[in-house]
Amino acid sequence: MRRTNYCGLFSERDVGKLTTACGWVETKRDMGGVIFIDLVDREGVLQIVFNPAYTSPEAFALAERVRNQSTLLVEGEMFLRDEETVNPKIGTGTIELRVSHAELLSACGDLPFNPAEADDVREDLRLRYRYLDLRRKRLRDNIRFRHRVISSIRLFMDGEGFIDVETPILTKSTPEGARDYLVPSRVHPGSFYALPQSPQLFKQLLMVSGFDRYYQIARCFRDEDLRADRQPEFTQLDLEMSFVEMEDVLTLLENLLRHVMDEVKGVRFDEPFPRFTWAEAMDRYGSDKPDLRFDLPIVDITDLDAVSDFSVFNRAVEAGGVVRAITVPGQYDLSRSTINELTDFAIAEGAGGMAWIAWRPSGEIYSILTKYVKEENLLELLRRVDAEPGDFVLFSADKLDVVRHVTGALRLRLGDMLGLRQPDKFAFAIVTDFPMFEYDEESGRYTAQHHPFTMPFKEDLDYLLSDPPRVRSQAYDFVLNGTELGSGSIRIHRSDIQTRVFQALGLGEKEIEERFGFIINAFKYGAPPHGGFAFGLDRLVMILAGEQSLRDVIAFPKIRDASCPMTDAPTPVDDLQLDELSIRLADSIRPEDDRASTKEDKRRAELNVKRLADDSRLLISPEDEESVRDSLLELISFADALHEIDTDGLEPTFSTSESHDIWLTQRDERALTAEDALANAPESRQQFFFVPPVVE
RNA sequence: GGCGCAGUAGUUCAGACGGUUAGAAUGCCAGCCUGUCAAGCUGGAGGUCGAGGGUUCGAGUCCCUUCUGCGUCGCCA
Repeated sequence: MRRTNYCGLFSERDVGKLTTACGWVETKRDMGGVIFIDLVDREGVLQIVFNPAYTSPEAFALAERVRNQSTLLVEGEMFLRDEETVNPKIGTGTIELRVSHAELLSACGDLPFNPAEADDVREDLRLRYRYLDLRRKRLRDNIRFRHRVISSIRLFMDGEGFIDVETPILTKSTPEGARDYLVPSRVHPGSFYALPQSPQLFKQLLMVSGFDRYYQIARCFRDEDLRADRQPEFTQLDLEMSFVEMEDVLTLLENLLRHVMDEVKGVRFDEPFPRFTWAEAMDRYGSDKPDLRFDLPIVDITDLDAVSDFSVFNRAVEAGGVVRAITVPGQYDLSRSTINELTDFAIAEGAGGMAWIAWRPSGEIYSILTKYVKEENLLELLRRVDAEPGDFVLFSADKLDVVRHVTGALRLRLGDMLGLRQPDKFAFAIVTDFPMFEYDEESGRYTAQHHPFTMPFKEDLDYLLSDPPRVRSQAYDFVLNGTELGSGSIRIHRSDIQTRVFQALGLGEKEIEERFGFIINAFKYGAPPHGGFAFGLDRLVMILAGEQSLRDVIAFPKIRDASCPMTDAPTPVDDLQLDELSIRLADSIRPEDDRASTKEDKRRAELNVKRLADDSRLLISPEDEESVRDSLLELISFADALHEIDTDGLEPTFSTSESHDIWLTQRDERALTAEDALANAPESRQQFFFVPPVVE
C-alpha cells in the first residue's frame, strides 16, 4: 500500500501516472453521478474524483458513504484539470486524481468537532480531543515551526562547539524558589526525588568536569500556577560556557538569536541588540522586560520647579518619592472616558491618581495643572518631557517603586491602545546588572533575584553580608517584545564566595551543607570561571509564531489547574501502588466512601447542622449541635423506614388512631417570661427578636 | 486565594420587559442531483438552557449557592 507521495506534494509532473495516495477525508462534494473528495495529509490537499466512468462500483459506493476525517487509500491516474475547474486556493489546484480503486483504512465516527473548521471551538473540548485538534493546519504549522526553531538552534550550537549532554530528571529537591514536583522513592521509603526546575547545578558541574561548552534542550518542571505564558513543564534551551565573561555569553546569545531569526523568520538584525542596566530599564520603561516595539519613554521630572508648584506632586517628592511622565505624541484629543479609564487603570495598579496635560495643536494647555503651576514652569516641564502641541502627557507621583510599576503598566496599556504592539514586529532587548537580592516581606529575609549561584560584581563583594541590597549581580536577561525570553549569569566558581552568598540568604551552615554541600565541594577541586543562560523555548516559539498562548505551540499542554484534559492526569492511584511507596494519604483527601464506611456515617458527614440552623433562623450552640444532629438523623432514618414500607393496595387512612376523645393531659403551667421565649433567638433586643427578611 | 469574562442542539451562536411548542447556521440521517471545491435542493432527527435551590400563576431570562473553562493579580530563585 505504498503511497506515491504526500497528498500536498503531488504536482503536474505526476499527470498521466498511476498514483496511490493516502490521507484524511476533509470535505466531500457529492453531485450524485460524480463525487469529489479533498484528501489531506500534513503536506496539503489533493482533490480525488470518483466517477463510474473510471471508478469501480465498490470504490464509488465507498465514496458515497465515507464520512469526513476517515482515512482512505486511493489508486488511479493523475489528471490535469480543465482550465475552468482549476482551484487556485490549494497547492495541487491544477491536478486531480481520478480514482479507480479505493480502500477505507479507518472509518471516522461521530466527531466532537470538525478539525477542518475548528478555529473557534471551545478550547477545553479541543484539548480533550487534542489528537483531532492537532489535525488543524494552524496547530500543525505551529508544531512544525517549533521543530524548525529547535533544528536551527541545534545547528548553531553544534557549529559553536557546544556538546549536548543529558542531565537527570530524577534529582534532588532544593527548596529555593518555585515549588518542586516530588517523586517518591520505593527503595528509600519517605524520601523523594524532585523533578528539575532547571539543570542549573548539573551544568555547572559539567563545567567543573571540563566539558567547556554544554547545551541541552531540557525539560523543566515548576509546581506553580499556570498562565497563558506559563506551563508546569516547559522546555529550555540550556547552555553553559567555561572561561568566559559576561560579554562572551551575551555575544554568543545575540548571534544565536540572529541566526534563528534569519533561519525561521527571514528577519535580519544587523544592529547590536539594545542594552540597558536593570535600573535604566526600570526608570525608562518601568519594567525589567521592556517592550521595545514602541518608544513612549518614561521621563523623570522630580527636580523641576513645576513639581513644587503642585501640592500632589510636591507631597510625593517630600516623602522621598519621584514624579515621572509619559508623552503620548498626537493624542491631545483623548476622550474624557478614555482618560478616566487610564486613571482607573493607574489606580488599580497602585497609583493614587493620574494627572495629565492635553496640549492642543492651537497651543492651548488643557490640564488641572494650569491652575497650580506657573506658566513658565509648565513650559519647562513640557520641554523636559519632549512634548509638542498636539501631544498628551500623563504623570505619576509616588514612591520610586510604585511610580516605576505604574508608569510601566501605563506605558504597555498605551501601547495596546494605540496598536503599537504588533505581533509581527520583533524587538529584542538585553537587561544587565540586576540586583543580587530581593527582600521578601513574607519570610522577612533576602532571596536571590536570579539564583544563588550568580556571581556578584567584584566591587560589590564586600557588601554581601553588610549591605545586601547594594550588591549587583552579573546576571542578564534577554527580552523579546516585552516578554522575558530567558536569563543567565556568570556563576560563582569559588566555594568561599558561594558560602557567603548562602549566608546572606540566611542559610545556616548545616543547611548549606545538606542542600548544597556537593556543589560547594565541587568548587574545591579546580573550577573554571563559567557562565551561561537558559531560554524559554516555548515562549520564543510562541512569540515568533504570533500566538497568544503556550498551549498553541505545545503538542500536549496542560490546562490552568496543571491537569491534562486528554489523559485526565493527574489521577488517584491504587492503594497497592501507594503501599509500595510507603505513602498514606491525608484523611481530608481520601475518597469519601473510604472514610464514611456506612450509609449512616456518610449521611452524618453530609448533614450540615449549622447551615440548617442558619436557614431556619435558629441559634444552636456548638454543644447542642451533636444532639440536634442525632435527632435529625433519627428522624431521617424513621422517614426512610416509612418509605420502605410497602403500601401498595392499602386504603389511605387519615390517622393511625381513633381521632375522637383525645385530651391533652399534661399542661405546662409555668409562667413563660419574655427571656425564656427569646432564649433561642439568634438576635434579640429589648424583648423583641428580629424577623428574618424572608418573612418580612 | 482575590477580581473579571464565559457556559443554550454534536459544533458556532441568537434568544427586548419573565409569558404560546426555545430558534438559526453548520454537522448528522433520508431522498434528489455527472464538474464541485464552504457544492446545491427537499425532508427529518437532535435540547437536563452547566448543576442545585429560591422568587413567581409562569424562569433560558430575576436572586442565592455551586461546578467547569479562560484571562488577570498573588505566586513563578
